[in-house]
Amino acid sequence: MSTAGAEPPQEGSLLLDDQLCFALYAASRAVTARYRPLLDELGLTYPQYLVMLVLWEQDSISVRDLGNALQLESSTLSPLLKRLESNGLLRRERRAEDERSVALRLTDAGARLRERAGTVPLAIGDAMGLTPEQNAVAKQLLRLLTTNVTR
Amino acid sequence: MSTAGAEPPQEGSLLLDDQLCFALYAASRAVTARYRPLLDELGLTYPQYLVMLVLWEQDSISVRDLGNALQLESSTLSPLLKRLESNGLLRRERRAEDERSVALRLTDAGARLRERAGTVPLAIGDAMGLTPEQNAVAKQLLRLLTTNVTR
DNA sequence: TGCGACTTAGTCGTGCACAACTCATTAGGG
DNA sequence: CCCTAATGAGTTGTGCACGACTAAGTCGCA
Repeated sequence: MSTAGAEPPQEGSLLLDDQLCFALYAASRAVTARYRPLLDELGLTYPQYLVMLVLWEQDSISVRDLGNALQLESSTLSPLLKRLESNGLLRRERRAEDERSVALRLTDAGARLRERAGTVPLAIGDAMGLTPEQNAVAKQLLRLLTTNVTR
Repeated sequence: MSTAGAEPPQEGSLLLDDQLCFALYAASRAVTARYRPLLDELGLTYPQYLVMLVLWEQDSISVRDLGNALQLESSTLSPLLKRLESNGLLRRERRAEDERSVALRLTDAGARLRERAGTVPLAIGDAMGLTPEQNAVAKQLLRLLTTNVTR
């Protein structure tokens, strides 16, 4: 048996389980799946939740700045924002000072949703089951990875 | 300024940048984007590449076992496998011993593609720019996270 | 001051991802 | 043996994600 389990992972391996990329991809989907039942109660999908996080932090942001914050294209955001608008959580209005730009503003319902969302981060943090140190290391490594890879 | 930059991240915060989940989501998309030009040359998408990794490792696998390996539903895999089949990389054939099960077998073209894919993991590993130790820690934390969250 | 380059949102087409469901097949208990 | 439950693959509908493109608006400079 030339490929016994005790061998160290190879840098250039084609084995699925040696690949950080797969661990990353699987973890991302698993976390999103864990969010799903919680966000269903708020009537949000996971990307919609991320948009609301940004808006709760900084209301009246442009589509462009939102895209920069989330690293998403306008072709992803435009339909998503339309759905949030038709669900009554935000309004989109062209800026008077630059008609190219669209300002996103929370409605009252959108602002109120923040209260109900308050328990979500703790519930997810709990489900992740990492120590604060592990959490910090993971976040730091993922950010390093992201900046390296988008360089 | 009550929320200056020097404060530690809060466990239950609703700030986007405090959330491990967003770092994970952004990193996953960034890595996939980094793969894209390399995989374009092979005529594969990223999920298709993952399927090929599994098949190169273990030919004649069932859709069910492939789904277990990648943690994907048949509703995701069925159309994806159809595309790989119509691109001539694999064949799908019902198993004689259990007509419910479909065996996936590489074609010659599918097997040959492995040679051309050989450089991909090293190129990505290089782009990720993590030390072997950081890579190992990241992989370990992501797996822990995945098992915790899917528990 | 006019016009070409750039910016900003948006549309369209393709391909995941997943819930809910269907349909064929198999297994297992009476 | 039957017949009911379970299993395996697939279909359908919704919502991302992104490349390629479009259209409207702004800017800068000849």
